[in-house]
Amino acid sequence: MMRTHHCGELTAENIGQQVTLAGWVNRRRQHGEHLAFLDIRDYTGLTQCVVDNTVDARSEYVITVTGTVTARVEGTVNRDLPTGEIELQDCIIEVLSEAEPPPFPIDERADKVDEMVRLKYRYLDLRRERMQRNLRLRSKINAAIRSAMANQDFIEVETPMLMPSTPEGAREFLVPSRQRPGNFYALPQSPQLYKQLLMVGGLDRYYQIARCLRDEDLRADRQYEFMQLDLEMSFVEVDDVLSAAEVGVLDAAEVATGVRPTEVPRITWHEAMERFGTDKPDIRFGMELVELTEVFAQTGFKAFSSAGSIKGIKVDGGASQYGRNKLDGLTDEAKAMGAKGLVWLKVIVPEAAEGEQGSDGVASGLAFQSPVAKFISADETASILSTMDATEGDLILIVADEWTTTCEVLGELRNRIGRPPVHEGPYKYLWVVDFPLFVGVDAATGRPKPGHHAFCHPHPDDLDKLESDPMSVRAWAYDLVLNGWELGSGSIRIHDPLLQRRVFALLGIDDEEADRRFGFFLDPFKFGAPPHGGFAYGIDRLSAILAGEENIREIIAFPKPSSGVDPMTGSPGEVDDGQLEELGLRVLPPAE
RNA sequence: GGUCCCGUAGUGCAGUCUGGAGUGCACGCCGCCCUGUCAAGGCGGAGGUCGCGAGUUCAAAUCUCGUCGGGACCGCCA
Repeated sequence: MMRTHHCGELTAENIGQQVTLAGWVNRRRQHGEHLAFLDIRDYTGLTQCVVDNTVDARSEYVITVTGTVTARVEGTVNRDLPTGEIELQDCIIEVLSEAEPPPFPIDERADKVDEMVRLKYRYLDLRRERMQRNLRLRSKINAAIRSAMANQDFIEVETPMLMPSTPEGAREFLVPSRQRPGNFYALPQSPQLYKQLLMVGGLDRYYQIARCLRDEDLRADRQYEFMQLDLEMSFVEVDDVLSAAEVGVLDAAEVATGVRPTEVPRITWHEAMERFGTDKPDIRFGMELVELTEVFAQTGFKAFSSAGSIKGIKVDGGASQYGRNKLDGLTDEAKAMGAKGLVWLKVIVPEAAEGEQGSDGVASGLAFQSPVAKFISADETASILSTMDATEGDLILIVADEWTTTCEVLGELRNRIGRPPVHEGPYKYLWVVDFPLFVGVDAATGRPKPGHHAFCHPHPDDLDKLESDPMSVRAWAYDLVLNGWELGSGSIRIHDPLLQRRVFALLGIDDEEADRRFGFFLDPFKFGAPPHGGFAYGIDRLSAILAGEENIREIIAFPKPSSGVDPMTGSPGEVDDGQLEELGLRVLPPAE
């Protein structure tokens, strides 16, 4: 070994020992011809070395230091440093690698450096405490999850990265075949198909920390390639899958934060939409959607009288924080999201509403200040105030539209107004269950679109409505949500070919087409498929939140910026004509 | 494809609204001084295609248009 200790572990207990440390020169403080302090750094921390100033070791030089652990003289102890009671004296420095000055400081100041510069020199960025902490935390999370799965008798199985193209869902990365020019593999969006076949294969319980690839636009919580904990189980019902998946997530959370979440509440998709206006509610804060449709059952206000669903949210004390400009901005946002409009009401004491239209005569003594206050009756005003539990100074936002729009618009407004950054605690996990089997209608075919995927098992209680009222059919599908981020999703799968055929029929896929597109996947189910279901959750997202980061790039060693172009390697790049020829490919000129 | 924001020395910024010589700050870098610092301190120095290109103007980092790069979000992500 080139070293006897790490740079962050020497304490007063080591005084008198001769030690050798290896690492990078973190900083050098020169005090004269024959005295300099030199901090040596590795992933564990810093140790101060007292050296002769003639030593030529500058920032980021890689060195070993052999010296004697010595108590610092009175008054020079550094309480901010774990190793601050000691220093190395009589040092012998060996320079292993010289270093040019780094383009940015290797410390927390680099947090403010342009991310493209950090990514171009990622190997320097990784030397920083923040990145070391994040990647080591992620490693612990991976280990905790693996252990949790193994302890539940799941077996880890690797599945192919080269698989057939299945154009449904996310856009795929394609890989040209050299041996069969003009033919392509696809990189897996997920191991979905294979893991179900593992169940047919009798593996019973499978898991994998799987790399998934999707050629879709990048975001703070999305990379082209990302890692999922993927699992699948045979002979199970929904609760079995949720319980099994939960163990890994909660173990990971405990390892990362020291606190094990006590429980993960479950709510239905419908309740999530009703109360939070989204299928991934952030339940760290209130401001829930309040049902107001009945309040306006007899209303003369035209904007409300024809609406299928009227709901509101209350911003406590928001009346003074939201001036006309901000309210106009919210209204524009609501319209951009598909609402016909947004009604805002400021709860006031009427006397304060000088020159403004108020609706008064309410027993509470409160009224609304609003452009539409004159359209809201005294009864309605009183009813809104009591239903929403509003007091003076509150701001009420109301959307009246079809149910989905009302919920989604208010859900988005709720998030924009009240939602803390995702990485700020507390951590609130949530299962959302009973998703609808179909979501919306395909504009081209007029057929319903699968909410999860075409192999998702309908809720058995709704099977009789499958053909008569497909849009009301619930699915045995579920999502796990953490602080408003979708961590993962899963479902119980269809294992009965006849039921699969019924679902395909609704999607407009006949037997011939099903065989052509999914034959390799469906044929195995003719040979005895066990009932099975599974789940997958994003390890990048989980790690980011548990690390207190709001961008998954911070917990990935070599991520790509949202352009998809890696500033460090320059990829993607052009390839030789010879490589293209071998693959039977020709590049078209750029489209206009 | 869309909306909004950003681009000035190796790094982080000010200057842009209200046009007047690359004007400045901090860190870093180089040199010198310095024996107890720990983001050491002092003195000196080097370092610039103000992203790029047009336009307006006597004059553009500053105004206009275009373009490139980056970020957040929408679309998209079964």
